[in-house]
Amino acid sequence: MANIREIAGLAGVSVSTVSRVLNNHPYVRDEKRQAVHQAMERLDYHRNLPAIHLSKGTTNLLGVVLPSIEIPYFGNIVEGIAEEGLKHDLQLVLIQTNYNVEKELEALELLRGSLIDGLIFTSRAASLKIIKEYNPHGPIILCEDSDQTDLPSVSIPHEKAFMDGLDYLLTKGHTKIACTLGRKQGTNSHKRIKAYQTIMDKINQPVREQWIFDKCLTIEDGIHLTENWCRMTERPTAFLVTNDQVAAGMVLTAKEKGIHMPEELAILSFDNQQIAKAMHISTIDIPIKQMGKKAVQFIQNTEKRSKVSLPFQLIERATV
Amino acid sequence: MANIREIAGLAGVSVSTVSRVLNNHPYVRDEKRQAVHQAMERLDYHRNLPAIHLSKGTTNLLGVVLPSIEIPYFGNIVEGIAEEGLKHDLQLVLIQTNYNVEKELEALELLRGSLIDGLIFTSRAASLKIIKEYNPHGPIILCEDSDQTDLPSVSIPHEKAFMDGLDYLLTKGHTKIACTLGRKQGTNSHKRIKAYQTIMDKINQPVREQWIFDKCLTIEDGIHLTENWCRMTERPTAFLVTNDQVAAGMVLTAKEKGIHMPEELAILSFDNQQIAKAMHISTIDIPIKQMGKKAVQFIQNTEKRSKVSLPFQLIERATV
DNA sequence: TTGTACGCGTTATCAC
DNA sequence: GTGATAACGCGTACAA
Repeated sequence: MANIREIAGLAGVSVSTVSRVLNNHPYVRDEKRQAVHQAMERLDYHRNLPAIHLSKGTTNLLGVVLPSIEIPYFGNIVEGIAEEGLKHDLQLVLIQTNYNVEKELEALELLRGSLIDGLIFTSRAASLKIIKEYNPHGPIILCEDSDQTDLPSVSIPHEKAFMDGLDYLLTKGHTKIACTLGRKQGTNSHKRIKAYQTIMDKINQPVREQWIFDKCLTIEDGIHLTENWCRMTERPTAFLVTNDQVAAGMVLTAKEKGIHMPEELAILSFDNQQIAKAMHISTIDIPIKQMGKKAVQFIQNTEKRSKVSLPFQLIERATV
Repeated sequence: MANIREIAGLAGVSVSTVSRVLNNHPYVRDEKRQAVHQAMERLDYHRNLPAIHLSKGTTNLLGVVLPSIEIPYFGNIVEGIAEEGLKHDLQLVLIQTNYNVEKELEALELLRGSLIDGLIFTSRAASLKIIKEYNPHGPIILCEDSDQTDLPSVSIPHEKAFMDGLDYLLTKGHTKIACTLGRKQGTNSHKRIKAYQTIMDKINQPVREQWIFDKCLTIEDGIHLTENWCRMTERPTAFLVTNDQVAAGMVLTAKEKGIHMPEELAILSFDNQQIAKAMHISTIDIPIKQMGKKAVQFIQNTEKRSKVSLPFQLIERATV
């Protein structure tokens, strides 16, 4: 692989001149520029990225931490990140964690090691304290409804959204309401639980721990949930669930079992993916892709990083 | 940021010794090793990745080209790649292309620029000729049913699988069979079309161009397809479709319209995702994740790279 | 077992 | 406009 020095030699100029034409600097006589181009052509020259990265101290690489790429919610965020990243000429380094703190630390080490210029957490398991320690090495953005402001964050107001969802179920006559979460320990889930407790208090209903279902993320989970529901002695009449996938699983199974929806069992979910529309599932729309885009914008704008809350919207369909 | 030289100075050793403890080389006296560790601790030393990459000429970074992360098929491949990559300490650089050749070229340039050690195409739009030109710069793996063997490839035998699917529909009494493709220009789609022509010839049916539906990938596409089907003057009685998403959209809409399945309309799809099981969609299982894993193994094994065909399996359910 | 010196390929500074 | 030359931070022959 030819390097910049060989080009300089062949073109009869200095390495600095070669570097100049490489980076489209002005102040290079046209003849020399031509000569350099010819030399590059002849030797099939192409720049070495790690060398540039070392020299410049930046890489145009953006790290993205996500638990699993197969959960549409995260896939959508990444899509948004990719789309916006494209505009800023950023490549994406994906770190799949399965909520493993060790893996998240690896991602943070990539930041400290200057391999990536910034890092976006679509979700996290590591503590804020630890993550903040890495902030000096580059911008870190959280995709969660965070209370702190040291680290910029992008999210919908989850507590408000969950309360709105519950209120909607209330107006439809439900008081026995259960809910599902993706991961109880998550920040967003905490907000949702809080909202749940608030509303249950308001309507003088006990907070039944067994009505808060953890680790519900997929269609399969939804299927099991409805099966579960059938076997329960005291049954909720409505569910506010993690996402459209869980709702889809629930609805499909409910229909098979001849459960009347929404009379016997009402379901409201989050996200508003294609599947929700196709199955007429009532859901709360989240601008997921937009979150990813905003996160990248935060990476780019050194100045006004902050906590941003995006709007959500309740979509009334047939399952409530 | 402290560098290796400062550590050497503080620890009272040479840079090579520091490098040795950094890389767990033998032949370092314990006292010196301790001293180095202490110095690293005190200065909060951490290695600079681009520098290592430049010096070693490799990065442990693996490029992954994919059209869209939102299509479950590609997400699954990436999942497999990530899982296997983990074992080999590989990080993933994602290049989302939307089948844009320009973007694929960018990915190839990353390979030439030594930013990534290898590249996996989950799908491609660029010509084999162009891609092959980049092979000298690092291993390139294709996730497609390729006829050539210069570039290693991982896939199921698409032609065989499609023929098996069509045969299955035949045994169920269907002769008027339509099919859908993700992208007509794709290698896998070519195989599928070929199989389609072969079988149609065999049963003396014309190959109706309007019964080969292109650009069908999502649930929405499936919905439109069934709506379309209703408006057709001459209707096929069976569809062999791109993937489970398209099938799901078709089935949902068919049920709503009171279309009798599988009598009036039979649907067989590919992939066997969760949604297919949940909706009892007959489908042809593809070991997608396994493909990703195998691709990574090809990247690692310098020697026996080749063309590998993974097994598929027809899953009988309720839509045929 | 340890240290010196050079190479990796590029950018940036400064003098001309 | 142009060219030396010093960084950038690390790995590694080679010598000792």
